[in-house]
Amino acid sequence: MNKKEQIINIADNLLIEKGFNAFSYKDISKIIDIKTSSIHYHFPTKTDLGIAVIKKHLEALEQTIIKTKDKTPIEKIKKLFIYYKRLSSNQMVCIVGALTSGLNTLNEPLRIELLNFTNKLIDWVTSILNEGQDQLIFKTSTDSKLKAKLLITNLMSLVQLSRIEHQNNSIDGIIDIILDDLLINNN
Amino acid sequence: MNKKEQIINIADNLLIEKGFNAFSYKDISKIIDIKTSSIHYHFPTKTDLGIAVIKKHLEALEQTIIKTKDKTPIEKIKKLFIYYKRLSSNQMVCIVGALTSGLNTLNEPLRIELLNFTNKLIDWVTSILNEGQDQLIFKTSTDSKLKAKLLITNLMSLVQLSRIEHQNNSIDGIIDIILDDLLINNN
DNA sequence: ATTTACCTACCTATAAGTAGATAGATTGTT
DNA sequence: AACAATCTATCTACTTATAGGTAGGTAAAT
Repeated sequence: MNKKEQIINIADNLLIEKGFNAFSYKDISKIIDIKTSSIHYHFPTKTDLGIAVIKKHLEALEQTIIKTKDKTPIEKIKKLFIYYKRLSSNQMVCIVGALTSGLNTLNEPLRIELLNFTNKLIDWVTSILNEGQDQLIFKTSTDSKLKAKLLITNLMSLVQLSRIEHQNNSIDGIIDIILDDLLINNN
Repeated sequence: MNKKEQIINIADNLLIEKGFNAFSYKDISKIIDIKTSSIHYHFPTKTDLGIAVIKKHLEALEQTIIKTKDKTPIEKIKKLFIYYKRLSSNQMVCIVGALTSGLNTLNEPLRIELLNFTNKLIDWVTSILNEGQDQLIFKTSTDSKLKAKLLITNLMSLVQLSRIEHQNNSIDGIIDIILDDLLINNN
């Protein structure tokens, strides 16, 4: 892994762990032993770095979408759950949540990239829900896009809450409720 | 309103709008025309200020709990919805969400105060759910505390999402879904 | 006489970013 | 193949701005 990728990965960790306004180039420089000016070479501004981090997430999401193409809706949705569970157990939050709370402090290009990622995620989950409904596995709903948003935001803030509580026992229980709530004939 | 209260209110706004690490004493000083050192007089450290902000929220919550004591569970829960709706239309996030994403950058006393607030909120919502179940208005659930958390996280992330989308048309729709989901005989 | 609520004038640390140098790899030209 | 030009990825050293906080003074209220 080259330095540029390393920088993105460290930035990703710091961002998700501390928030965008609470990590600096110096933090990165200390971790991977590179001067801050060299980070500026790769990412002239912090916004550029933020965009790179989101792009990485976007690519990972696209990979997941492709890889799970032929799986069942339940397997797909579980993939999503696992992702948030892992965040939670690592005391991290979703990138959307991490950036949204300070949204008004980010500049336009970064905000657009975040919106981009969010839309992709929403669209994917919406399609999973539709698929599940067509296969009569998931309960029907009038507006599955809305339901998708609800599902995502649920998971997002769930990891946030469990972070405060400093014990993520509740997360499994809640995720079970959410899944149950999605399925037909759950009992 | 005296300066101290003004400082808390401005800090509250800035915190909810931008996050804890993205506002400074200078920001406050510019808005209410006071020197930063005078803010330090009232709140020696930023942590002290943060704690004061949360305490304000805690008091408001306690007031709401007292005021709505004799109302129906539905009315109480609607009170909660209204609060989040207002946040959402003002492009703000819930204080819990605002502080959680940078949680690891906050020091202990502030974190404890946040936990305090969160617990109070969870307990209140749990008691509303229990009451509603006893009165056969809400669906029963095995673990109402878990369900309370789910409800809160739902609302928390709702405001975050509407912020990203930069349009809160979906808010009402989602709130209706959540409420419907709570009630027995909803149709 | 003391406390309250402010002030001016600092300090130290850090943030983000810039300027200019350099060693080493890559590429183009004859 | 030899040589020059250019590019890549890093460095040192700097600037400007801001953050959070401190020291010490002062006018007015209690």
